[in-house]
Amino acid sequence: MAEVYIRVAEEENEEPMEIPSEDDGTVLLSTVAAQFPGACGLRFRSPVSQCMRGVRLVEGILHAPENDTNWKMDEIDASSAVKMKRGDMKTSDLIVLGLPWKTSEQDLKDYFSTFGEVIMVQVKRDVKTGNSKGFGFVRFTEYETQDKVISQRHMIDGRWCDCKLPNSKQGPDEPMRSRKVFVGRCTEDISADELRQFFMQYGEVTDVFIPKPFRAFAFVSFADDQVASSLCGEDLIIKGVSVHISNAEPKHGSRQMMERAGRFGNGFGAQGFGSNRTGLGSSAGSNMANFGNFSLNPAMMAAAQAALQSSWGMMGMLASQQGQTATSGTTSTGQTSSTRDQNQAYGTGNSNYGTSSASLGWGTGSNSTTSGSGFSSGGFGSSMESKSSGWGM
DNA sequence: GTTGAGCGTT
Repeated sequence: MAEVYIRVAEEENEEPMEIPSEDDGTVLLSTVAAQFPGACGLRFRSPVSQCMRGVRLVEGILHAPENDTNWKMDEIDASSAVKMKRGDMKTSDLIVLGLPWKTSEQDLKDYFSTFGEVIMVQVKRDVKTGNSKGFGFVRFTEYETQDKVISQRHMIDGRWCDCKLPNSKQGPDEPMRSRKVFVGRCTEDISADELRQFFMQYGEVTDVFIPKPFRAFAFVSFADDQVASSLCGEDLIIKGVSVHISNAEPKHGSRQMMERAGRFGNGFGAQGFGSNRTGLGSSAGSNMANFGNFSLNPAMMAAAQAALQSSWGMMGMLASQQGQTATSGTTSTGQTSSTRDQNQAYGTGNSNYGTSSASLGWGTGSNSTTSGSGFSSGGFGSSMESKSSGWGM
């Protein structure tokens, strides 16, 4: 299928932007989110029912409503779409990492106020000495401001700083899909920026990390986990060097992981799934086992047992139990290469697709022209509060 | 020389 452009707009009456489809006619949510930060889906107004219809979203891939025979692209334009409903996007504190020791709360407030109204700033300090610990927190009134701030790096008092959702605020979200790859056999002359430039050809790069001092490997994060997994196992040539791409393993000692493991603690720990001899079974009286906020029925327990074979599997179950599906919003939790004492110059920075929304048109027409249709878009879907892939990766 | 920082006394 030839490349097609889908018209997407934040709201029905706004000017649509044309978003490219993939070769198979689908559209990657990550592509939409690249232009509409926070979008977690697309919707359009059905010309027949006049109702809004969701666009099928499976694992980050948006599928055109091909079976909708009444769909006439030419007859609809983005203006027929409805203003999309925004999910509840509450702001939360953002951690600001990499602050210069000298930066004060007032400095932080002055800096961040250029983005929007600031309702809280903190610089964390050593209780005894009063010295800054090099990080702090900030909170904005508007979610849009938060979104913007998370999506870029910040030069504060001469240092590049990253703003992220704190670990304590990150919910699990499709835990087993890693968007990060390990790049082995790197040479010292391959810079973070060069890695980013190189890997851009495969998909949107959200983070590049090169440990310092030099250790001959790096990490590259993509917006789309499928891009990451498709590269695993490859030997790629970068600047004449053959590097090896493999799975990025969860960071050891990851806070998120410990926290999550803890949730299983009581249920799966010492006693296994149940108290009886068969292990996973139910205990007398009930065929449901209790896991804190949710329970497992026998079928699920069987699945759980199978899942236990792989350390990733269990996390997946937990995520789905909590209704956190989606390949929707994600935030790179990756770290940018930098150190405290030398320049932190590596050009990466984290990116975020928080929430928010976009409306659209699934117009086609190969290169640009053509009439769009009335797809509206995005932020429907509720699992938006959770971001980032956890795993401390 | 193939697996990465730092996360909040409330």
